[in-house]
Formats: sequence, C-alpha cells, structure tokens
Amino acid sequence: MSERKLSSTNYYNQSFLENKCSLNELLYLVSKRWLTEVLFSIEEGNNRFTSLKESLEYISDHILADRLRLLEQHGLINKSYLPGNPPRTEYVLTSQGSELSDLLDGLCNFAENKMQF
Amino acid sequence: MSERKLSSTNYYNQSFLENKCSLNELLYLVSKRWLTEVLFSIEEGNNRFTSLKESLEYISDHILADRLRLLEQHGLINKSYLPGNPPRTEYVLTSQGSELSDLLDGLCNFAENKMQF
DNA sequence: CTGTATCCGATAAGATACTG
DNA sequence: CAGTATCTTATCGGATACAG
Repeated sequence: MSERKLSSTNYYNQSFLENKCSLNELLYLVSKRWLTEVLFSIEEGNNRFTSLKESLEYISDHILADRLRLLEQHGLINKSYLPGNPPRTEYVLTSQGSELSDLLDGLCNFAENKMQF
Repeated sequence: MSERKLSSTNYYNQSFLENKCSLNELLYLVSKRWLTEVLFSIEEGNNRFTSLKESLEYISDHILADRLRLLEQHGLINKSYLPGNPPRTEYVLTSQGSELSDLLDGLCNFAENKMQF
C-alpha cells in the first residue's frame, strides 16, 4: 500500500528487528488488519473477490485487494484467472497458507481461553 | 500510549474484528514493535529495566516502559518491587507468558523455514 | 466482476527533556 | 534506577472516485 522511508529511526528499528528474527516479519504481515480474516475466509471456501467481500462485511475494496496481494506475494495463497467475460479470479490456500492457518488456530485457542484482555 | 477515538470507522472495524475473534486482540498486542523481544528477553533472564534496555540496544525508555506495562496488564509478566534504595524492580514471566512464548517459537520456526519474504 | 488512484484522518513510534 | 510528559513525524486504514 505504501513504501517505507529509508531515512528514519522508525524504518531502521523495524529493519533491525526483522533481521534479528523473521518472527518480526511474520508478525508485521499477519497483524495487518483483516489479513488473517481473509486467509480464514478463503480456507472456508470463499474463493472469489466478491464472495470474500461479502463474507467480511465491512472490508473495503482497497484493503481486500491489498491483503490478497500480500498473501499472494508471500506464497500463502495462489491466484488463478478463469477464462471468460466478465473476468473471474479464484484464490486458494497454498500448503504454507494452511500451515500458517493451523498455527494461527493455536494462537486463537490461546487467546480465547488463556488471555486476559 | 494513546487512547482510541470512538467515532471512526477505523475504531469501529478494529472493535468488530476483536469481538469476532480474540485472535485479533492478541495479534494487535503482540505485533506492537519490540513487544515479543521484551518477552523473550525477560525469559532469557533479563529481569530488570536497565538489563532489558541494554539487551535490546535501540529501544527507548518510553517504549520499553509501555511494553512492560502492556505485558503486565495482560497477565503475561509479573512485576515485583525489591526493597532498598535505589528502587529496583524485577520482571518475570507468568505461566501464560511462557505459554505464549512457546506458541511464538512455533510461529518463529515457521517464519524462518517456510515463509518467503 | 475485480480491481486501481488519490487524498485524508487516526494512530504508533520515536526525540527530547525531566523526575522521585 | 526506573521510569513519565510532551511533541513530532511516518505509516496505516479508510473514503471516494474511477476503470478494464
């Protein structure tokens, strides 16, 4: 969505942390709003843009498109173009995507049962 | 560090997601910069403010204090005041804190070995 | 149907100065 | 030693308009 400025401590510190441990890269990705919801919704069988948009109620086109791009860039989903007019696309999880989904389920279980918010 | 405004779609959507699943609350917490590093550093035996600050090199007082407050508020660490002058405090993980740390290790392993960034 | 472009408000991180 | 207060800047999410 936006590039990061090279000349700032903000940028420098984030880079430092991401180099220190990839966990920080992963958290930076999955903590983006709606991202895990998009992943889960695809897993549940919502494979099309409009279907995802409906299942997620309040998400905007802009953000949904961005999250799909991020998920694809990081190898968590595959995108395929179906022939015909109007154009149709289909999204499915990769094996890495479903592995991440399982890990997030574990975190979710912890959050629901053990955390105090 | 800062309060959230009640009258904005930004706030409304975040609330919607947090109510939908606590995973979103947890991710909102652990994705705050330095937070997991502070957790891991305490686990490794850095139990004092200054010791943590040294182990994390570039973290500021402000952020370190904030992250310690958040971790304590959510029951992930305990804070104890040691008697004497100058004042000393000590931080240790709770059982929930180490459970979360284990889950994050799993995520970290995934990030290091399976993810493409 | 499946997106993209541009602008703007809200928030998070950091800089600096200060304190019991 | 262990923090707090105030201010600034960068970034993120969202609104609106538009398009192949």
